[in-house]
Amino acid sequence: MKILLVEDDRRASEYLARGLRELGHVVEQAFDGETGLKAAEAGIYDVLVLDRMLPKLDGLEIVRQLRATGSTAPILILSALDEVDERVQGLRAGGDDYLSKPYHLEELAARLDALARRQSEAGPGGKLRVADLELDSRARKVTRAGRKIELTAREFQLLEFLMRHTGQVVTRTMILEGVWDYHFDPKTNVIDVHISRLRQAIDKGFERQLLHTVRGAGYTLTEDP
Amino acid sequence: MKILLVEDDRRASEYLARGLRELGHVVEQAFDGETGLKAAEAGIYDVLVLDRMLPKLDGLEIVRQLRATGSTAPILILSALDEVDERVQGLRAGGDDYLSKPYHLEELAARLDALARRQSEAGPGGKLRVADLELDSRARKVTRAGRKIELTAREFQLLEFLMRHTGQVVTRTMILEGVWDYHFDPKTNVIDVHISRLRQAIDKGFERQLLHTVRGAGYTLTEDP
DNA sequence: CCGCGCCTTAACCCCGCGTTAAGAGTCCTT
DNA sequence: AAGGACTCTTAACGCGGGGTTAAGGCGCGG
Repeated sequence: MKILLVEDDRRASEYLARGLRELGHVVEQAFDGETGLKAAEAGIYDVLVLDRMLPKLDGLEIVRQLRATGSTAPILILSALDEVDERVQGLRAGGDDYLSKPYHLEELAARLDALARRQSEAGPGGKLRVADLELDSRARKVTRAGRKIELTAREFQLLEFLMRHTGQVVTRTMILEGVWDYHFDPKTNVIDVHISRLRQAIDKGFERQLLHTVRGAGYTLTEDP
Repeated sequence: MKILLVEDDRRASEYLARGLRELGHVVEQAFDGETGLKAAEAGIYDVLVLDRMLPKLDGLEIVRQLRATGSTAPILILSALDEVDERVQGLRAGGDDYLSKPYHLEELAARLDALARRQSEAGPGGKLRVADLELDSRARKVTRAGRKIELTAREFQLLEFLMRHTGQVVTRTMILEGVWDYHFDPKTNVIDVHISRLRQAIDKGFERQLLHTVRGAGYTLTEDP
């Protein structure tokens, strides 16, 4: 899952980012409201995490401006304040959830999952499925036709990304941004190599191939040939 | 999961019941405190959802009476009030969780899951089990295949945390928060060392290893290889 | 038939993890 | 109050695996 984290406290931001990355997410950070808003407007994130109080542009103000432009991205607001008014304000401004410090990473992660799930088609517990291929993000397990499949961290991220875009064509650029968080062309064949490995892991030995190449465009994960 | 919902507001009750049923739960409804208490006393529910303010018998009063009879059923209290005092009162009365309106069905469902899980995993007497490994949190005892295992305080905490998340991947950050109560990165390998010790204590000499490393993420405690 | 794009294999290198040992802190005992 | 034992933490080092890059071959399309 791709997450934008807008938090001015460097320490807190790094800490959160690390924790979320360990959970397999791709995290981008912004340290003030302005850059945060700009980044958010790109609309490439599955969910936004905003600190309530930010320099330059307040968290709530970001929410309002985003909502004004028609964005429907799920937003979770973090705050040091646990007052009723605060919570109400956060939700009124257009936030989808509100979490007050101190919180546990586990709770934050669970809520983010819930928010993202509301929009996408992931099942409870963060399970994704395409044909007989299943991915459980909490347990970090993948099975096909019931048989367990071992994947490395990268392979897992890549597969998750593809499964989140089932049926769509996923371009190399999208993969670079969504999985590697690269915003430039590495001029190597990293993606090809990992796609190859992933194919061997999930498609080898199965009648029906799920991972297809779309020449000149990218790849697609789908059960129809 | 079988749920008892005690809520006098007909509209709200129907709405919640429907939502929970869609999520695959079995929901029974009561519309006042008395019938609610009677139903709860049957002890056939996995979890109870009580409105704070009810005609005839208040939500908190139901909790007290249930607890007085020795019931340990997980209870979640709903309330329109989000004051600290309210929350404290609810928990003091014996509620396990407290959720204030307005809330999202998703959040409610997630918390119910969490409550039920806590109950089943920490079964009566606070015993946890994974394969032939048993942990008794009340007695602070651990055994594997019947043989007693001596653990230090930290090791015990760590194992308990892992066992409460059986089957899931537990990240380093989660461990730091859940076991050390650190909300920052200590930049040392404390966790590695304790995991190592714990391994020697619970896995050494046994055919089937329970504590596995998940590269780049953390650890997982599970009986399947 | 040629060229470009994609796939695969293999090698390298870095980083993450495990282990061991030593030092620091704490609690208990005498 | 002081010594001792035990636990927790830090630090150093070695190992292994995974991620990346590069090179060569294959196939599709023009």
